[in-house]
Amino acid sequence: MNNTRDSARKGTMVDSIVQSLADDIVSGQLLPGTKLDAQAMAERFGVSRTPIRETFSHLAAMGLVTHRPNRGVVVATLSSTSLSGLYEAMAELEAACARLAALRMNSDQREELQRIHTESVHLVRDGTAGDYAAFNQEFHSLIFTASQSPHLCELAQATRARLAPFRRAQFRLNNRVSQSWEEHDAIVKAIIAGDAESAARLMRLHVQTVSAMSAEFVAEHRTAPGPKLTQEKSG
Amino acid sequence: MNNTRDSARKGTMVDSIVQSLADDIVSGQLLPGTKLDAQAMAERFGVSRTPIRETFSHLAAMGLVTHRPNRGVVVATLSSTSLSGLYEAMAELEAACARLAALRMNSDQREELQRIHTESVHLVRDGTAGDYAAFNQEFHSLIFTASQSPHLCELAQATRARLAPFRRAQFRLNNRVSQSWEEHDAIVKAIIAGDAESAARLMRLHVQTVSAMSAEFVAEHRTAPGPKLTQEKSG
DNA sequence: TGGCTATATTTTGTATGCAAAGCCACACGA
DNA sequence: TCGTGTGGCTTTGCATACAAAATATAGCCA
Repeated sequence: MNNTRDSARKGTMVDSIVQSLADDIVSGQLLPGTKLDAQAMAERFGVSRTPIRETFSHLAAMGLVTHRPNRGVVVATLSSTSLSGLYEAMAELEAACARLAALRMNSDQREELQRIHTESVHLVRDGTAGDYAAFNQEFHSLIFTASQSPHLCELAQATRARLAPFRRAQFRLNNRVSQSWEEHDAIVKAIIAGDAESAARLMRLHVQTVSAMSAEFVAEHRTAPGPKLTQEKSG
Repeated sequence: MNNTRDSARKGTMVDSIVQSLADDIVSGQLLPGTKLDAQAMAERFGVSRTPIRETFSHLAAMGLVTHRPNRGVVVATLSSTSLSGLYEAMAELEAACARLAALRMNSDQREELQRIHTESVHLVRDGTAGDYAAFNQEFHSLIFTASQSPHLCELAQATRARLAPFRRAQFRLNNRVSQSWEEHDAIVKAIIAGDAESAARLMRLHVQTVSAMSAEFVAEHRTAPGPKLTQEKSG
């Protein structure tokens, strides 16, 4: 039972609930289309509806939930066009990060990048899809940070969070893991070589590929309902 | 007096107040560092503190205000490093938009872009700094839209809003207007020619120039206080 | 039997009240 | 005269209460 979790934290209670619910959405505990009941959440976290409403505002601002006036809040459901649009933005953001990373990383950082990438080889054969997904997250985050552009990094992370519910099982598809590793390899080579434009181009292609995979997965498994179908209480 | 403005709108009251305050901040009515008093705002808009608090959450999520637990809300004050970081993100976003615009605009749209750019010549000589600033906004927004990437467009607009309070008077500087027009000209040429990479590079340089101008202006006029100086009620 | 309307119930949005945390001023001591 | 501690005052954060909107349900009429 994770009712109140670390409720006695420093922040304003709302912040901790935001964290908690955002985690639930990003991690897939709460599926897109699920309606969030303010009353129930209030009981779950042991607070009144007021801070819960504030929490919903925060989540809506992040794009993780959709707020319809007088009609409650649901975990964001993206149409396939919205999804591809979001991936496109992601591709551009990541490409920009990769470009800046290629220009700005110092030799220590380049070595570190090369190292964790090389070490990830064994995950391709021995690890589970989940293991590789976790590494993948780390890899991309490292490049965000390496761009040394905090705001760009922030935008990339935020966009990634919005996409998370829809890319859950991408690495279960085909031999996506080894293909992903090859793409990473090309990106790392470009960054190490300081070839900014190639790094950007390769990263853009990489994310576009992920986008296509994700769309394929969604199409096959019908994870995301259509634009008008609200799918209440899908759990 | 714009007390309640169009308070009887469709949305949930909170939305209209958010709009109103966001406008005040973006337009410079409320200066960075100004403390926003919940009680006073409640009276100004004729509502209780609850929706005002929700409004503050929205604004904080947009980055327009800073919320410190138990210490209230102030209009966001950016250090010069934060400011340049934000401009850097802006440059990358706008470059990405320009790149996509060069790839995707149809002939009608290209003609339209060329047309409004050409027409803006007379503003360089005859118009005021404010006139050109308004046109400039339109020009950039047009390219955002032309990217045909709604989310990228959204990110760009949001970032632009955050920067707005700090770029107020950039066109009063030197002969910035004519210089800006020349930069626009190069960008338009690249987009019309379908040269995506040049469009991106030129746009990035253009925004970087604006960033430098803005930093210079801030340094000269001390518009933005330092990181720790809170500057309460500067009006 | 099927569709429409009216009512009841749930749920959302806003107001008000109370407790706690922060800020300020004044007093006391060095 | 200056630094520090304490008390009051202001403001924030959360809870509870009430009003309005939406949804579900049941009844009515065709």
